[in-house]
Amino acid sequence: MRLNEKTKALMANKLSAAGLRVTQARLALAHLLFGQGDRHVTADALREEALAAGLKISQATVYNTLNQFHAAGLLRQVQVDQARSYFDTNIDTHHHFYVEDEARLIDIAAQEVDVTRLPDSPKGYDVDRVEVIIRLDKSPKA
Amino acid sequence: MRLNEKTKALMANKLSAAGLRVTQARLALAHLLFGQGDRHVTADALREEALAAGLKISQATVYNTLNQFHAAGLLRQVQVDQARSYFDTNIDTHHHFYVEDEARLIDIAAQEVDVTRLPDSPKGYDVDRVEVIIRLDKSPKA
DNA sequence: CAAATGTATTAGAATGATTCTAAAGTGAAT
DNA sequence: ATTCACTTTAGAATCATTCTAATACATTTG
Ligand SMILES: [Mn+2]
Ligand SMILES: [Mn+2]
Ligand SMILES: [Zn+2]
Ligand SMILES: [Zn+2]
Repeated sequence: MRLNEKTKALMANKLSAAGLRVTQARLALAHLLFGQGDRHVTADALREEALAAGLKISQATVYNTLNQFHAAGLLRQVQVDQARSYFDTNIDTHHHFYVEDEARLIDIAAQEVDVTRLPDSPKGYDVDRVEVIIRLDKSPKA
Repeated sequence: MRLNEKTKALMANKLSAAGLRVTQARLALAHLLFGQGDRHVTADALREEALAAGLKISQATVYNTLNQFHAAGLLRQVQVDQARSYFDTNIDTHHHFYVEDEARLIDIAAQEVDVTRLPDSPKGYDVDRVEVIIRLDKSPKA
């Protein structure tokens, strides 16, 4: 069993476990998304990666798949930029730096941030998630 | 001097202080934006408010004005929803609850949240702003 | 105050990300 | 192999936002 096949098996498993049918498009995109370390991708960036890898996948499928993976809990959606959505392969609780100039997200492990006090939620609402976003500027030249 | 005129004078002052020319459209929108307490508005919501108030203001002007006010530091832009931008009339440091189901932002005063530890910024970058967003769900029925 | 000048405003077109449609393809079950 | 539900797709549609280039307005100048 080649390495590639091994990864495919892992991905197939991941999809099944998430209640998603194992299809070629999903396998291929899962491979791109989850085969490397944690990543933050836009739909378009993933599309280009897929094309560069010689995959024949439509834009609609990229969007469908990202949305399905998100709905299935395999991806988290991060909203920091007015223009695009980012999909985050790291679904554990964590936070982000966002470099506006470069439209780039950087993970911050949960234990790197201490939020030691939060207000009570309004009556009738529960906390779904606490996000800390640290927006970064380039340092001025010395 | 009527109350309306008094507010207008204040708004004119605010615009001038921000280096913006005092024009009818800007005065009218500033009046809607800053005449009441702190608010979070979308471009479209402001447009509708303007129309309901009998103002004759184009969509382009609403967008132009919001962007100019933002650039001038009179508004803060809040990015919590994939679909739309929110403009926040509260430019002091503060945080937000976001009720996804209702697409509604609620202010959290800075002193209601304690962020007691943050990671160092990557080399070459400085912190522009730390945002805490608490996403809320409706509580399940008892 | 009237003309001149630089901004502002506007209708409508353009853009770009995302979603939708409805037709053809594929996976799983029989 | 046949069926049936689900998936993929090209292209159209949608929607927020931006752009264009023409007209209106605010401010300065004479
Ligand atoms: Mn939830
Ligand atoms: Mn800055
Ligand atoms: Zn992340
Ligand atoms: Zn606010």
